[in-house]
Amino acid sequence: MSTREQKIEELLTRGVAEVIDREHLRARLLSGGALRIKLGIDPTSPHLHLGRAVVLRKLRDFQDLGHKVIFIVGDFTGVIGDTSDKESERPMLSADTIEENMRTYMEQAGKIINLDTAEVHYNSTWLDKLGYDDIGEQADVFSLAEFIARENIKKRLDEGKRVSLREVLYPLMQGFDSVAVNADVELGGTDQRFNLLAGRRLQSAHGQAPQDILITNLILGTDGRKMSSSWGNTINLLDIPNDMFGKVMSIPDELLLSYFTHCTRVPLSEVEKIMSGIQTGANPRDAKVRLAKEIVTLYHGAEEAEKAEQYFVETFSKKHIPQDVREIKVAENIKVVDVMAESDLAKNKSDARRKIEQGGVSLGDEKISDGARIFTKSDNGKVLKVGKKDFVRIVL
RNA sequence: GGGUAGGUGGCGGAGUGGUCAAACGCACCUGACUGUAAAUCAGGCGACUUCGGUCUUCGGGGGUUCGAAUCCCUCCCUGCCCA
Repeated sequence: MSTREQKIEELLTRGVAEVIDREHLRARLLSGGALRIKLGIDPTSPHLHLGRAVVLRKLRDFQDLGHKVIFIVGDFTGVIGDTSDKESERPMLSADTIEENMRTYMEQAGKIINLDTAEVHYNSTWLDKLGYDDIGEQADVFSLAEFIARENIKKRLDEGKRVSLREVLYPLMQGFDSVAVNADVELGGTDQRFNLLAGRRLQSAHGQAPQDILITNLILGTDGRKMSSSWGNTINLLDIPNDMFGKVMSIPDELLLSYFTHCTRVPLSEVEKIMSGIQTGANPRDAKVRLAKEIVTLYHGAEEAEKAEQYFVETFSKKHIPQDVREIKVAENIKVVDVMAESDLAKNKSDARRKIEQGGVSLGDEKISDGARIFTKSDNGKVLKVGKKDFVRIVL
C-alpha cells in the first residue's frame, strides 16, 4: 500500500464511526481529484473543545490530501438552534451572541484548519433569501414520521417534553447548506447523522449528486460523560497549558485509548504499544502524561507542554508551590475573606469563609483559620494558597 | 375552542399553612487518601454576619393569615387528551 493509500485508509477509519457511501468516497479519494469538503459549525458557545476538534482534525486531514475545505459558519442556523446533541430545547441565540462567538470560533478553528486555503461561508448568505415557497418545497422532501423517529426527539416526546416546530426546520437548513456550496463530502459527529443525511436528500432533490458523509465519534469529557459545554466537562482549545494538561490528567483511565485516537496524531501502531503496555502493568499515569503532552503540544507547542508537565509534577505530585505565581496587590489591614472574595479565589465572602473553615486556605507556612485575619506588611511576598490549585502571591 | 396536569435553587426532582434557606440525585467546592485535578470516603454547597443572628428566594403581580413554596384572585408560560 502506498503512503497515500495508507493516509486515505486512516482518514476513513481513525476515529470514524460511519462513512456513507464508504466505497464511493474511497474511490473518489483514490482517483485524485480535489473534493469539496464541508463542515458546518454553529457558534453557540465561545469555546471550541477537544470534542469539536475531532472533526476539525479530520477536516484538516482532507485538506492535507489536497481537498478543498468549505467551512460554514452557521450564523443563521445558530439562531435557530440545532437540537441534535441536546436533551432539551435549545434557546434561540441573539444575533449579538452569535457574532461574538463567531469571532472566537474562527480564531480557534484556525489553530487546526488552514483558513487561508479554505472557503469560508456564512449560511445567512443563502438561508436569509429563502421564502415560504422554498421552505415548503424542501420540507416536502421529508416526512414528520422520520423526524420524530430520531432517538433524541422521540425520547423528549415520550417524556412529555416540548419539541418546537422550529426544530423540525433545522435539518432542512443544514441540508440546504450542502446544496448551496455543492458539497462532495460533509463531516460531522455521530449526533449529526440525521442532518448529514438530510443534505444528501436535498442535494438529490436539487439535482446534485448526493454528498458522501463521514461521521466521527464523539469523545467523552473529563468526568466520563459526553463532552459538552453544558456539562462543564470540556477541555477547551483556549485553556491555558497548565489547565489543559491537568484536565487531561483527570480523565478516567478507560478514556486513554479514545483520546489518543481522536485527539492526537500519535501513530496508531504506537498507541497500540502504549495500551498493551498498560495491560502488562505499566502505570497508566505515564501514558496519561504522554497524552497530556501530546495534546498541549498540538495547541500550545512543545515548549509550553514541557512547562505544563513540570508545573503539574511540582504542584500536584510533589505539592510544591509553583515558581510563577500571579501577584495580587493587597492594601494593609484588609481581611483574608475580602481579598478572596474580591479576587477570583472565592465566589463571595461566604464561599471564602467556608474554604477557610474547611482548612483549604494557607498563607506561606501558616494555615489560615480565621477569615478576619488581616494582612500586614510582614505578609508581603507570601503565597496565598486556596484549595489545591489556586496560588497567588501577596504584594502589599 | 373544551378538558386536565404542571411551573421549586446551576440541572433533575421532593415538599401542599408553621419544625423550609427548602429532602434526594447530578454538577460544583474543601479535606483525607492516591499514580492523577481519577476512583473512594468525609464535610460543604442563597447572601451578609461582631457567629448570637439578619436579609432576599419556590413563574409575575395582588390578597388572606400571627405565619405561605404551600390557601385565594389575576396574568404569563408549558405538557397531555379531545375537537
